[in-house]
This record gives sequence, C-alpha cells and structure tokens, in this order.
Amino acid sequence: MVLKVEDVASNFIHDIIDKDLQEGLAEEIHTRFPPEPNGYLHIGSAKAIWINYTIAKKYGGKFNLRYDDTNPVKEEEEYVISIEEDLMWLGAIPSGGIFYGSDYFDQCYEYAKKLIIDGKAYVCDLSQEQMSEYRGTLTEGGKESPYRNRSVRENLELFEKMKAGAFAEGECTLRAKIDMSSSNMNMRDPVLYRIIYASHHRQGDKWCIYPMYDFAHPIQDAQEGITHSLCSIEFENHRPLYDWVIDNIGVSHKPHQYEFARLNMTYTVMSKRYLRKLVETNVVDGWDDPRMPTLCGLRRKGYTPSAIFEFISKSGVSKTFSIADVKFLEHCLCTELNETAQRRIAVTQPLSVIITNYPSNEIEYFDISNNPQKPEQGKRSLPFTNELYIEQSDFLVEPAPGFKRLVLGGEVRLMGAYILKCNEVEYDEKGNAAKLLCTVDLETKNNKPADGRKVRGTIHWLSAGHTLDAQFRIYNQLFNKENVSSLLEDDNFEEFLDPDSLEVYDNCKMELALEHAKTGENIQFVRQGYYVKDSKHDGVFNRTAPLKSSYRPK
RNA sequence: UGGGCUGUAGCCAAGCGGUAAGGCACCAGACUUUGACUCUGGCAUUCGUUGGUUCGAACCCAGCCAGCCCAACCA
Repeated sequence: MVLKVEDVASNFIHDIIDKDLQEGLAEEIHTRFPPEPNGYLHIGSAKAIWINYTIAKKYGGKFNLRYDDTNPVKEEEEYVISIEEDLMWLGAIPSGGIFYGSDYFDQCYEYAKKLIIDGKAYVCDLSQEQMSEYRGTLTEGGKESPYRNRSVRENLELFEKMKAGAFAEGECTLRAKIDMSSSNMNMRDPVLYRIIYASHHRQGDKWCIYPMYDFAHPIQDAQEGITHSLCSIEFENHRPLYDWVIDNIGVSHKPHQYEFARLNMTYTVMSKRYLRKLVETNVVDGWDDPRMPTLCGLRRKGYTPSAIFEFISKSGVSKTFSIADVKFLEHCLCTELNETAQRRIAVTQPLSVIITNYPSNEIEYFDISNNPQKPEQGKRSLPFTNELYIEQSDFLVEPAPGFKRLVLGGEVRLMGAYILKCNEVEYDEKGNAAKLLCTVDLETKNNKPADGRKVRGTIHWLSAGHTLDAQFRIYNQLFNKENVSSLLEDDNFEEFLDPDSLEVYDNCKMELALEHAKTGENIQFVRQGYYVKDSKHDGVFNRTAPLKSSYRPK
C-alpha cells in the first residue's frame, strides 16, 4: 500500500465531511476523480486523486474513476489508457469502479427533455457571436434570447431534430432558462447541449448532440451516488449552476460540490494545453520526458508514487492560491530514497589514475556497503587494481579554499579502500589533467593512518578494467522563471525555457553490478545522486535527483 | 468597473476568543570512509491594512488594499 491514510492530516474538506456525517446529511462517503481524457495525468492530477482517494479511505467510503468524456473532438482513447495506467501506478485503486461520463448520455438526454417540459430549457438559434453579445458583460446584465419563449412543444420538436441530425453544427443549442441578469455569467442561460458531428471514442456516431460539462457533471455525480464532488477552485463560480441542475432535474440523491486550490509548482507549467504544446513542438521527448510534470515523466525520471503523495500530503489542502516549491518535492523523494536506494559507484567524467606502487598484475576485492546506514542491505565486492578512474571534479591542480578532495601532493581517501596520494600530473594538449600518477598507503586498507594524520576527503573510484559504459542524463527545470503558472495567458512562455534543461554525459563508467539494473529500480550513485535506468533507451541512466552538497566553491 | 474566492515568515501551512504548531529553505555548530544522511541551536512580540467590539482578537464587526477566477456551443 502506497497511501498511508492514517498519516493524512485533516483539512477543511474533512471538516465539512465530519459535519455532514454528524448532521446526518451523508451516510456513506463517495468521491470520484473525473479526468477528461484529453492529455496525460500530471502531478496536479495526483493531488486531486490523493484528496479523493484518501477521503474515501478515511471514511470507509468509495472512490470512482470517471472519464469525463463529453467532448469527442478533444478526447482520445490513448489518454484513457494512460490515465488508467497512471492511476494504477499510483496505487489509487478505484474501489467504486471505473465509469465513463458518456455512459450517461441517455440519462442526460432524458433530463434535458424534462427541463424542456418543465419550461426550464429551450432551443436557441442564436449564433455563437450573437449569443456572446446577448450575454452581456461582467458589469452589465445580458439580454434574453428571442427564442427564449418558444413553446414546450416546439422546443421538444426542435431538440428531437437536433438529436436526429437535422441541423448543422452551431445552428442551435439547448439552453437552460435561468437568469440573463445574474451577476454570475454561468447563470445567464448557459448552453446545455451543442451539436458536434464527431465520432465519440466510445459512443461512435450514436450522437451528434453532446452535453456540456456543467450539465453532464452533476448528472454523472448523481448517478454514481457521489456525496462530495471535489474540484478545483476555478469551478467555484459554477457551483450555483451545479446546484441548479441537481435541483431541477429531479433526483433524490443530491451531491454537493466543494473546491480546493489546484497544485502549482515553481519552474513548472501544469496546464495540459501547454504540456501538449511542449510535446507537439518537440521541446521535450514526449509526454513521458523526465522533465515533464506528468506522472509518466516523473516515473521515467525515477520518482515513486509514495514520494509524490508524501509531497502532496505535506503540502496541505486549502483554498489559498499557492505555488509549491519543486525543491520540496525533491526533498520528499530524497528522504525516501535515502532509505531505500542501494548505493553504487559511477564515474561521470573519468580521470585516469595510475597507482605506481601497486603491482600491475594484482587485483583485490573490497567489500563495499550497499547502504552504510542499512547494514541489512548487504555488501558487494568491488575490484581494485593499479589503474583507476576517479571523477575529474575530484581533482584540482589549483584548489579553491575549502577544497577537500585530491590535489597535487595531497591525499584523499578512496572510499572503502586505501588512502591515495597524487605525486604527478600528466596533461593533455589542452592543458587539462589527463592522468594522475599516484601512490597508495598500503597500511591504510580500510584503516585510519597509523601516524594519526588527518585525511579529510573521501572520493569514489572504479577499477579501469572493470566498468560498464553508460550515458547519464541530468535533468534540470524546463523553465528558468520561478512562477510560470502566472503567465499562462502569454502564448510565448517559450522565452522562459531553459536551454540547459537537459545535460547529457557520454562516456560514463559504472560498476559491473549495474548490468542487472532494472527500470524503476532506484539507485544512489554515491556522492552524486539518485539514478534510474531509462525505460526507453539502453545504456542510459536518468538522474532522479542530485544529492545535496554544502560545498560552495568560490 | 459587477460577482465569487483568498490574504499567517522567503515557500507551504496549523490555528476556530485565552496570548503564533509543524515542514521546506536559510544561518551557525557537531558528527561523518558519501561535502550525503543524522544531530544541536537560530529563524513572525505578530497574522494584508485601518478602525471598532472585548478583561483579552490572527480568530468577531466595519471600511480599505492586494491577488486569483468568471463574458467557450472547453473542462
């Protein structure tokens, strides 16, 4: 079980439910996650999933997955499949079942007819432009449609014809008769049904009229016995319409809508529309690019469901607009992986070391802990020879103040092995250190020096003859602007794209044990970060997160 | 400019009339064969603001200010 419901802190929605339970307004709690299959799920979706799932779990109720598929031109089967995959990966099993909003099209249609009969809905012939004019503005009420007072009989006939395909797209709509002077734009005779000649991914060509979200959603909730219909805050203005539909279609079970603030993260775009654009313009490698905030992207990057939920849980649920720090997500991940990830050694940018006082034909093995804090995770043996690789960044000819690693004439601990001293440097034609000639203090094999001298640095190493080649991919934020969610209206968020969001290192060396690395298995490359084997390309390892470092070179 | 919602530290966020939880970040130290982890200490005399009510206000009232959402036949 990935979700630890016991640990879930209460929030304002829990308070509402407690009260409803106490006052007998609800008996069994029933929630739902209603994604539109028009894109891949992202970490913001995970927040909605988490809220709904944990509520059902906490109150012993049920949790539905329901595809909100009322607009055939935007929705695709591919997304339906991915949504279920992601939900299963998260471990948020829909205990109440999996449903499709489109399965209620017949009921929606019947309810629409009931509204017409009750004189609460009418067929309107206004064009889109006209309707917009008639709607009025934020500060002025609208005008009533000239078609508002058609007879029930005429409306019924017209609606029937709409359904039968007698009209072209846009020729007419079915509208609720509410209040054109309402200060809430949503109540100014909202459209209930529109004509769309498009095949539906489940209904095929059965329909050419499709219900709008505002009409379909409360019906779906009522059908499924949802008690608390939770959505994000931009739907707050829609609640009066939600209630209007519930009150006027005549259902005994009356679900209620509550709103919470959606998840925003620093340096991250969350809108599906923009994520799709990133995919379509090839800024990223697909929906599952590890830089994407999509669940499949996070998965490919090495994130775990538990870390994602930990982050969401600890971030809290409120109605306040907020932007969570991606660093906090990373912190939740690292806290978990520090416990679970086995340690391995890899050298990202190799620098050759020849140990001049170690026999060239000798090989010995050092047992290295798989996790020093978790001895139960065991050890593995690493071969040691006179030719090693160390990290280029672990050697400096002209060390900055505070540099604790290897310098010419200095000593450093080879992790789990000897103390190494650098005696001579060979340079390449560009003047960079290419090879170090070193000696090893054979007395310090896993021991402190007998003379008590202090060697402060510890570096990782690999025997040059015993490595695997790999490519490391290091992912940084896609955007270099902290608050990208605020400029969603500009179409040109491209100018904030960080050109260095992907760093590729070829020629990386890893210890032999990585031959058996599995996709999804988190490992820590010691002193560097957490990595996973890429699920798409062989020999590629993705950095999930770097290790923190208090070293600040001047 | 109409309506709705929101304002507690750099970032999240508890708090629900009795005197500002917690986490992240940050700073200072300890420990360290991962500059990781861990540990210790520091970090809001004040809750957007101004008044009012009260023995007592972040909590109640009024005004003001700021931010977000709404004028798709999208969700």
